[in-house]
Amino acid sequence: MDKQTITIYDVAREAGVSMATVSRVVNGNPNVKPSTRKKVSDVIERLQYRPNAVARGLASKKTTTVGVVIPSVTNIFFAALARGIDDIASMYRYNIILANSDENTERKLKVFNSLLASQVDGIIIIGHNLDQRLVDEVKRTHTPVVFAGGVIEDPEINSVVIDYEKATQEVTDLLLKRNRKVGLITGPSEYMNNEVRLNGFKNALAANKIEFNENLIAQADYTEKDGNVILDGFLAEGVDSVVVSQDTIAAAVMNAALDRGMRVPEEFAVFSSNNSIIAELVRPQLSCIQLPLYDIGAVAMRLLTKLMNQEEVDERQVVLPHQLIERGSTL
Amino acid sequence: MDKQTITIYDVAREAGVSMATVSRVVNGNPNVKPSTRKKVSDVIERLQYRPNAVARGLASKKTTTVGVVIPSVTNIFFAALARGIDDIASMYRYNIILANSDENTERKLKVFNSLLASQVDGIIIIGHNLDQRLVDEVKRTHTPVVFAGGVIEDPEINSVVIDYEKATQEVTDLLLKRNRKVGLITGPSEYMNNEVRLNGFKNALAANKIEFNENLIAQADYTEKDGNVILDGFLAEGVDSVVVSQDTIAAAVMNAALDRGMRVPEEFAVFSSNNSIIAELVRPQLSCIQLPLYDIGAVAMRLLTKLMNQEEVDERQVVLPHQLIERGSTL
DNA sequence: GTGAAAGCGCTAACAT
DNA sequence: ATGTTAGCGCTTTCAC
Repeated sequence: MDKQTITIYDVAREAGVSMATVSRVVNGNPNVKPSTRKKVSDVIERLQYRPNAVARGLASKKTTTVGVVIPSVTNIFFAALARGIDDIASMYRYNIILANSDENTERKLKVFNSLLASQVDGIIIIGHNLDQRLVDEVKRTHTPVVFAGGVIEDPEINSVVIDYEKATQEVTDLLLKRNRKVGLITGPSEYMNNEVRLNGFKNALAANKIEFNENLIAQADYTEKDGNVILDGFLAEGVDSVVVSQDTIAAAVMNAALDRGMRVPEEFAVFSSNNSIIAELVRPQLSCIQLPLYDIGAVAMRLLTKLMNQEEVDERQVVLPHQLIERGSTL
Repeated sequence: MDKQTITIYDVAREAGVSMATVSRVVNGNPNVKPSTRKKVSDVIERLQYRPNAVARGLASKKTTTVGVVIPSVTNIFFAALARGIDDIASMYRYNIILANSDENTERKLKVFNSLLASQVDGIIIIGHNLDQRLVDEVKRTHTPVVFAGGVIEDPEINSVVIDYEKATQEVTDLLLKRNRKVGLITGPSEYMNNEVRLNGFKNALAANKIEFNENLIAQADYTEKDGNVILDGFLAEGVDSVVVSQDTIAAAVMNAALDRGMRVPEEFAVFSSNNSIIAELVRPQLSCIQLPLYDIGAVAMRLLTKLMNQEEVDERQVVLPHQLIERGSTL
């Protein structure tokens, strides 16, 4: 009637050995006579014994599980990171608990603490930035944590990030050098690292001796209709090219321009950021900042494994390089 | 020196009560005098006590965690499903372990078993179909399992799915009724429910008394270059409209047609399947089968909660309705 | 090479 | 309303 679970004790009894021996076999401990090992393995197979990971975790104080805090699984940007994490994790035989945080500080704290309660061996926090309250929690725990994806200044936080500021600056500068009047479109406030991009934008303007003005920037949601409104604002300001922080938004704005008969890139150029599949599917294709998303996840996970094993780590704050890919929307 | 973990025993001692009382407070058991509750809560706060979920799981044989097997987090289709699952799960206070399975049977089995070893209270398997070997495993375990997303005939498997066959048939029929010569493009073999769609396609042809022929179908990967090759094959066969199983592929083929100067939809029409953001960002926009992805996930999770609580369940096999959305690529 | 036994931190009867 | 106690299934000394 009941879900008759088979324990290590059942295996021991059936095989005529002690549970310690079964444990050794299960854990690949070499101190077991081959014949005994064989005998035990056979019983395990026959009884379909599956070690209880929870009991194991309690006894050994290790769960071989790492927690990943992700703002949103449906965001391609974060999902690509998660993929890198996942690959390296399974390479090192760690399980992954992916926890959606909704890019909401309160929920992030909740999720982070729930991960700690689960006794994960390590945690990776994916995001564009790390709120101070989360930083405090991270510093307080003894569980290794790596921040992956965005911007972080705190030298005590292990991180693998991209230099968005520099990337935005480079792109803006490139457009300015072509005598374009450049505007910046940032994303939804909570989902993006808007300030950092804004700094890069301002730096480029300053370097090119162009005065900054609030009308040169706009903020967009994911909805298509924003495209037109933003475009109107920019055209009124004489802007003829934009640097955009997300492919979906870039496509929406470009479409707005195309839909009203403007020529892209001649009359209006667009430089985007994520280089997702969308950038290649729209016409003209979008020029993009190419971010090594998968790599960020992979490197972050590798760093975490070292921290969990108390290995020597030389670089606790890694900045991965980005590239610029030009396509039809600016060429 | 050591990561000095605070246990329920420490709290009990500090508060001058037994661990049972602390446990009651932590679990919201009403049988505690308000003053005691307050006293204990204060100590918990002061000591920053965090209940060990692993120990709890071992003692109670419940982990309030459900495992989700997902073929790929980077696939928008599956990610949307995961979102629905996640929302309902957190509503019912379940934690989620998201495990990437790579749409590879061997790995799926491994992941499924590792989830069982983790003592999850229930499992949701996301996918387009369920391999027989996995079906066998599912039937063997006593842990509730729900299959979400694709096609499943086995009446013993709890599932929440969409009727792709019917959807494909409807779309094909719609195009045929407009005197189109229709082709079908399926996706990468392992990632898609190709056979089912093919059946729907054939049904529509039969219903319209059109003879089926192998040249009317093609299979595509995600790469853009496929678009041209596939298009060539279809044009040679006189096909002037296609039903496609994924937005990315649909966009690639449509672009191939546009790039060679054909008019869409006049000379070549495209009907796609996922209604992702891509469908709205390309020009012309893609007509799509609208799948209630989020809902599938949500309903699957709700069903699982009922199964986990041994509640009465009337419908163990749910088929959610789809809709057709026509846009510029066919209108 | 193998076994015995003491926990890991908690829940859940059962007492009181 | 609160305390006592026996596990949950496993790992891990420590003996032998």
